[in-house]
Amino acid sequence: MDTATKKAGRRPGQNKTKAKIIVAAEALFTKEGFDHTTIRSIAKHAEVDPALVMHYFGSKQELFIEAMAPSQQMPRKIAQELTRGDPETMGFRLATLFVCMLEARSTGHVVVNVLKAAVRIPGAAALLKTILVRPILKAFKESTFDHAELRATLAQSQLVGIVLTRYIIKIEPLASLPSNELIECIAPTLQRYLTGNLNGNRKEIL
Amino acid sequence: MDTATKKAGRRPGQNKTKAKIIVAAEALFTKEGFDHTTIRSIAKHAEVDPALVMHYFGSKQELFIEAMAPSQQMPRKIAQELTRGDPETMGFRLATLFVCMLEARSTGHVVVNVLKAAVRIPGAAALLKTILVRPILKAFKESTFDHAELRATLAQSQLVGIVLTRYIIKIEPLASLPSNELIECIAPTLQRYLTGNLNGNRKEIL
DNA sequence: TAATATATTCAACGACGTTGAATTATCGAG
DNA sequence: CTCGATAATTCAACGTCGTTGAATATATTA
Repeated sequence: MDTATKKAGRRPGQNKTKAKIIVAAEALFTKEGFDHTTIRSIAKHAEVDPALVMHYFGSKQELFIEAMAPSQQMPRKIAQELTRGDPETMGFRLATLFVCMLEARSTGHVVVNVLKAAVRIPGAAALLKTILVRPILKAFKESTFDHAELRATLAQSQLVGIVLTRYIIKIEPLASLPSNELIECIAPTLQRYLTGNLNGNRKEIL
Repeated sequence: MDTATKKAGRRPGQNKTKAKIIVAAEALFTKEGFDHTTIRSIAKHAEVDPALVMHYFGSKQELFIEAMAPSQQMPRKIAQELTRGDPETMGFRLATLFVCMLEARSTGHVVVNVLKAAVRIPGAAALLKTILVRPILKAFKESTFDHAELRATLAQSQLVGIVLTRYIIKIEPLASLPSNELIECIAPTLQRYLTGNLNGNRKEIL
């Protein structure tokens, strides 16, 4: 009685308007951030009623998550670039990829706004994990290092710290430091988190 | 004509009510954060009219900054503890102080909520600098290391990254890692930022 | 007392996210 | 084709928020 008994009623369309809403939402969220983007402005850009946005997405937060979801494709490249290559240069490569991603207008704004939202919206926090933690972790599962998850999250902590201080709060002189010098500064930290020994001076414990 | 010509009119009182508002604001902001704390709830706790809060503080953001301002006294201890002691153990001491500060209920909540607000409110970002960057920088000015500001902000970036991933977004396993192990993990990073050479493998350039 | 400055209150504005009912359009079943 | 069910879309409104401006009360000095 699943496919046999066909109910009457209008079938769900291809939802061209739903796509229009997502496009408008992605553009506005990326440019203005979560707070300064309003459901009403999204509706206006998509030429629909604000209530229609709610009908399709339930809430502003869910719309934000759906609109920023395409950014989940970014980590694929990161994971690929990380996997191939000498494990001893992994930190440098990760630092380079990450900084380049942030310097690029589009991807940079997405990461910044997802991070800004992550401090208040649990769904955005989950999205941030998907974008940043997963690729690092994925590149790890293949190699044989202990405490893979811990290493990945430690690297993550340094990376989000850079996003926060350099690209959001903009603390000098870190905010104006040339990209290549920044990479030089954080690469050894990432390298140690990824493949070094994690416990301070004492060797081989933990 | 400054002290001589006394103008008429009611003199500004000791503002017992203004103090009551600040007390209520500090309590609510610390417990509920910036977003979930409303001007109206602060006014209710202080038993005054919401408009009076605006009259004294101008805006919710300014009130937040004034209410969180006492936290500026925290860095003094940090700076003092950092200054005395072997520079070679500075990273470990900074990590220990910082983690302890965050594990303590009161101070931890303050730092977390100031950081949450800093991504949206410029004044809160400035307050965060005062709490975290200044003491490290101050402890530096006495010693003779190059690029003091850059070193301080690099350490800052790792510290706020820990706040974000461990205490706000709560990414595992970093969120559940015992304090002492966390300290062991980040201490070498801080140590290198503070007193090590900043450019990756190449020696003595930059 | 009269004038002036402060302390406090009241009512309202405009914007926001969200809701529920109403309307219109599209489909399958008889 | 007609009918009824379902989807698409709109409209008007609610409740809350930060904020404002006028109004009232109170204290102080000339």
